[in-house]
Amino acid sequence: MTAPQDPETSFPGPPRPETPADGPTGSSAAPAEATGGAPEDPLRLVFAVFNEIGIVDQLASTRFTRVLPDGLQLSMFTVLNHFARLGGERTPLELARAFQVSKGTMTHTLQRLEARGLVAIRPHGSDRRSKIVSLTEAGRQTREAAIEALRPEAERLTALIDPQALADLLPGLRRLRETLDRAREGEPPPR
Amino acid sequence: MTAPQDPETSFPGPPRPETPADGPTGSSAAPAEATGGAPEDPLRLVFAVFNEIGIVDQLASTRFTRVLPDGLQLSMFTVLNHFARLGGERTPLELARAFQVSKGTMTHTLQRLEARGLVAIRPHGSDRRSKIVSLTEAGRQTREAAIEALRPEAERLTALIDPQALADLLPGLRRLRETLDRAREGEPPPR
DNA sequence: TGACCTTGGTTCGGTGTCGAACCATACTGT
DNA sequence: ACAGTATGGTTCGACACCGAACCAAGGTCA
Repeated sequence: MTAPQDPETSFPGPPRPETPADGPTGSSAAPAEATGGAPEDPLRLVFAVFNEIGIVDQLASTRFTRVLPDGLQLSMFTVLNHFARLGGERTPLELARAFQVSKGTMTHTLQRLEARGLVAIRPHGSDRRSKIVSLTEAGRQTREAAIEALRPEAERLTALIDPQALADLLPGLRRLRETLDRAREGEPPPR
Repeated sequence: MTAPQDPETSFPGPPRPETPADGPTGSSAAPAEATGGAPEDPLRLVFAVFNEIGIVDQLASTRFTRVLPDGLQLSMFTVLNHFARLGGERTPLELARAFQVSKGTMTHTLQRLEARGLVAIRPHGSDRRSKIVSLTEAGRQTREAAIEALRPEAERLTALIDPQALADLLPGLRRLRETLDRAREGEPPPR
């Protein structure tokens, strides 16, 4: 009873023409070839996809955040995990780029992590504008604990979702992310 | 040069085991049945998927928000669009559920929309605890304008992405959203 | 009828994020 | 050498969102 969630949810769609069913919405003859399931209006498609993505992200995020130990936030956990998995050290800017967030956002996240002693930040030797961030032992442990806290939740999901379906989604999502990222180039150099 | 974005990005994953590559996850010693691409560690899969989804959502949202007319926010636009597409009237709670946001969040969004005269809110006749929200003419026009503002952006994307790929993603995302939503039942009655 | 629970909305405090403005330290070219 | 520009970080003001506390009006049931 919790999800009325009408089928034709929220996001855009073409101005007026209530989609009859799907028949080539009168509107100008299908622009491209009848690619089998080629949706009449690409606009609508784009919005539908991003709409679903937005909701999924929200549901999943709050879900995971809720079970994270302490007040550990997803953003913090993500950074810890990055270090634990890939090792080494990074500058704040590198991290910001890796997670696709603004410099300001990363500054904030790092400040919180440092305040908790989960990462160490020291000045960069050669370039004095920069800094170097590294994982502390406490950070490593916290990350370990977080993983364990997350595991049951993730397992509950895989029990409901069918891993194969997720696996099938992954490549497409990755390409989408890459495209979106690439499309962002050329305009905002800093970020 | 804007996206180092290491392949094995951010999100969890099992404690140590550096993922070899990924593809259909060669790792055959799958714990369960060899479901073809059954990923060794479901944990990792889950996180990888949600990680991608999170980034895509973020990139797409800021992208769309940036071109929205006035200071119209995605959250507001989404509500306007919902009304324009489906017609009728709704109570705040119905809207909150349709968009999967908390009651408080919807209250906030509606207050902003009302302040701009884009929706009208009147008391519900029979149930005096409730209210009824409807789209105003100004709201309809604003939504129309927003769609036009969004169109070029969306078209730029469909030029880069291949609509078919998006279309292929949609069903899976929908199911994921539905599952996540359903999984949320039983616990938090209000939201 | 009256106590108790449920349900629709609002308010409040805390978090993440963005974008723009701002510093300080590199780097470049003339 | 020195202005001019680029680059790494921080700060600030807006938003959206969540979750918990709170209110008011609706039900329930004995």
